[in-house]
Amino acid sequence: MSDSFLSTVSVTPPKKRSNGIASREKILDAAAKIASERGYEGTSISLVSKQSGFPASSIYWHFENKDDLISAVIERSFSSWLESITNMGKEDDDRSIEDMVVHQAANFSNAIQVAPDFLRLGLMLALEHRPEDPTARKMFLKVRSRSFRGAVKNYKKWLPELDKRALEELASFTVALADGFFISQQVADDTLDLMGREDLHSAAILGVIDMLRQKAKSA
Amino acid sequence: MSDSFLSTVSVTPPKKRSNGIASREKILDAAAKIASERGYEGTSISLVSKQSGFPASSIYWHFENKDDLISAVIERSFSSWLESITNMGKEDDDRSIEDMVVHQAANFSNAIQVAPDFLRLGLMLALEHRPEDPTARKMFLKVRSRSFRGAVKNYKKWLPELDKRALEELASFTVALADGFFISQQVADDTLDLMGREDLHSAAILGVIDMLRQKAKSA
DNA sequence: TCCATGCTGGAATGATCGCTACAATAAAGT
DNA sequence: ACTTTATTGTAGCGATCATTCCAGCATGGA
Repeated sequence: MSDSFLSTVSVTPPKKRSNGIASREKILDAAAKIASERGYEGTSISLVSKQSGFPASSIYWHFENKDDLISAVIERSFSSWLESITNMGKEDDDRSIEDMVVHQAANFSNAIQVAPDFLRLGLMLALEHRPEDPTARKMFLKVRSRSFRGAVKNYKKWLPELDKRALEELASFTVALADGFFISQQVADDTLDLMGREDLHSAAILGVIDMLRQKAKSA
Repeated sequence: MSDSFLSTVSVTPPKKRSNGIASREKILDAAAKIASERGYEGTSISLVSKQSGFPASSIYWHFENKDDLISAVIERSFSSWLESITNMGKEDDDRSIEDMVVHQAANFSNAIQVAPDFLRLGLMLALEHRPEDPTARKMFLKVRSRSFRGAVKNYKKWLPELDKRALEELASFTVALADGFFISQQVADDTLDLMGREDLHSAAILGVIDMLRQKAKSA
């Protein structure tokens, strides 16, 4: 990086001794695995240390504290989640709403297969409400409500006849359904694994859309 | 058990010194509150002790260990849950399936209002999968799969034209939808609280039923 | 060569964890 | 009255918790 005169402002990223960034990733990998298995309290620094191979002090060099570490896990896993889910609304403007809903369902179940950690850990955090709310939980909720607003916007394009309230109901319903399908995959007890059942997924959403449309017409 | 020849099977309940049973209940109350706020690892004996007013030794007198305590919490909250949900399938044989589904949705949202701890704690446990599976989690899954089989049986009465596989899909879907609605109530972020929206709830289920029926007809 | 920087190693902090041992108390059965 | 049984209280066990301190590296720039 022997920086020529214009690199002082770190246009070139640090990249000093490449070791640091790599270990940060490894620590995040370990923390993601453990946190999504055992939840917030169950993720101890010593477990993360053992799993990642780095001593506790390294973890504290890269992250302020446990809360910060788990927030970083959420943040990173959200990126890969977002990556696999956001090729949803592109250049399919000529499709019917039915096709779009089916496509959306397939897309979601694919995202779950690729990056389950995000939703799993996020839902675990969301279900807790201890008096002092960890920032990791707040971060998940923020990210989640962003997805919600995205869904509202997307539905608006296809269903201009619905009012704001109805669109929000539909988007909330979509999110709830996704959560439910995810849980059915995660627990895997007697109840079948619904993930990948785009027919059920979209039949439900289309049923709700029909209902909202009729309500809108009769108003 | 020496006592009179017919009491050996504990027809007469213990009732010795009433204190014990009462404190057991108080301990369970405290544990239920804390566990549903903070999850399995977050429920420490000293917190339960502080909340209930009993010393740790009393807790360990009533329960074998932490795992046993939390299992007991699940067991007890499941009773009140079951109580409020099982008046579902009685003497409504002459109703249409639409009415039955709406009724079922209303019943569920009522059960949540009355006893949210059961599902909340249960889902938190279900989402974790630490290597050593606590018995509390196993208990929740057992209880849950019982509900699933109940739903299959109930649907069979109304939808004799569906085969076993389709009925199970429908029941799984119903459970998943209920989970999703519950979560939407618990997180209470931007997304609306769907609990109590029997119209959305039943529109979705009816949409799925329609789809399954058509599939059955065309087969 | 020397120094500054980025990062790791190991040991130690006090607090809290789940759990136990055991004496104290109070009522129940005799 | 005496013994038994059910429960509570006190104190403490070793283990693990989150976090910190600081000495050791290796490397890159000077």
